[in-house]
Amino acid sequence: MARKTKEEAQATRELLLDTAEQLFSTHGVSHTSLNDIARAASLTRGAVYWHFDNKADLLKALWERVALPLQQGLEAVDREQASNPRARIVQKACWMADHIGADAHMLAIMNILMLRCEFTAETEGARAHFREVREECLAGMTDEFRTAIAQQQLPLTLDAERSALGLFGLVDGLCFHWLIDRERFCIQACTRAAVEAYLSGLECTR
Amino acid sequence: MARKTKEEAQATRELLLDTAEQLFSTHGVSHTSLNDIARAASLTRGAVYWHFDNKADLLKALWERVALPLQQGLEAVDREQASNPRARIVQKACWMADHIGADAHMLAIMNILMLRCEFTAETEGARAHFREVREECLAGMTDEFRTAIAQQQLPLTLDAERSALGLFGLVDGLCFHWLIDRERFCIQACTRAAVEAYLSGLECTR
DNA sequence: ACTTACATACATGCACGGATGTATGTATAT
DNA sequence: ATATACATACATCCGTGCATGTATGTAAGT
Repeated sequence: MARKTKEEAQATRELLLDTAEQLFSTHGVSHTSLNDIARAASLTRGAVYWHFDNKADLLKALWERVALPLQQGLEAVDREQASNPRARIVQKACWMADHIGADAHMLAIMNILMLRCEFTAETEGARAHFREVREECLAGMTDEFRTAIAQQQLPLTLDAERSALGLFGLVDGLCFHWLIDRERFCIQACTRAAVEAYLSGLECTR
Repeated sequence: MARKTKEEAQATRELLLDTAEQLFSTHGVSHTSLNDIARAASLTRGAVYWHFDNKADLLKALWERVALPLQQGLEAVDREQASNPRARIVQKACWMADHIGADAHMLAIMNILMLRCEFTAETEGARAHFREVREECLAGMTDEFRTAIAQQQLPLTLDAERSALGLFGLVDGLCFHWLIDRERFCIQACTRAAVEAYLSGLECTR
């Protein structure tokens, strides 16, 4: 075979990403060989190794494809609710659920990272980026809680970090369950309701 | 080598379970070979294949080792708080966090099932049992919410199933985060606080 | 306009290790 | 004597990484 144009090469790269995403998502990362991916995309392992260093690099590329839109969504919330920290907390928490329910790539990646991927040295790379975003996000959320407490939207006695941790747990936990059984409930509505309840509960803490 | 007594055989079986638990927990299920397990236990694959059919069967046995104490704990709550549904909800939710923080086997298994194991056809068996218990537990929790609503401990307008789902998400999500970074927070205290906040929030729902 | 030279975009093949499953050996408890 | 509790040995398959082949796009020189 022979060289393609840059556009065609980019297209095969995307094809490989899409194929890998689907196979990882259904069969698990370590149970999917690079050969499986290549053949499912009607290519060979040569193509895979041309575009990516190895399986871990492929996984990392999959995550990077959805990381940007995710962060942009969070930043959009910052702009829209610039003056209301409590609203920002709710919106950001719900944004994750909304996005995962709406964007197929995001859904697939979350499915892979939460259920179809072993948390091990081999998958570091994608994991590292994932965790980085998470840490940043948690730190930001803790700050939001501090601001909300300072503005008296939440009681002064509240532990900001612990509250943020609880919120994160709530959102990720619901996400986790939804990924396991998507038919059971609507992730957007359930997350919104649960987050509201949790925040209301924090408000009436003595 | 030669035949051992039944007690000795049982001991090697436990040894295999313990070493498998540790290796799975640190390196991931699919990145741990049966040979790794055997050698770490100063045995051979022959011993592994004598006691277990294959890797999936081993994983299943690991889960079964902790499933009974887990359920017994939940039943104990039923006896202790026979007359107070709201207290049962809180206690059961916290029982998971308490147990995972106190019992090393439970910690290891949860770590394996949530982070070190791909959710795939190969790991069905353990997964199936895990899910079964979870389903049962969720159904029970939904009933608890119904009872609490009927007894006016929670508002009549509340959706029992959705509330139970939220609680489950909260508990599992906190568990998930704690497994990722155990140094960051105390799972017992954080779970208790978050569960209390969530329930308080549900109470003041209109 | 046409060749040249090179980089690109893959395909193909091989060497290697490693994992599984099973068949068989063997020594001992009962 | 026989079933048990393993160890050993063997056959098979699979996945990875790399080295190499190959045909084309592309830019530059003339």
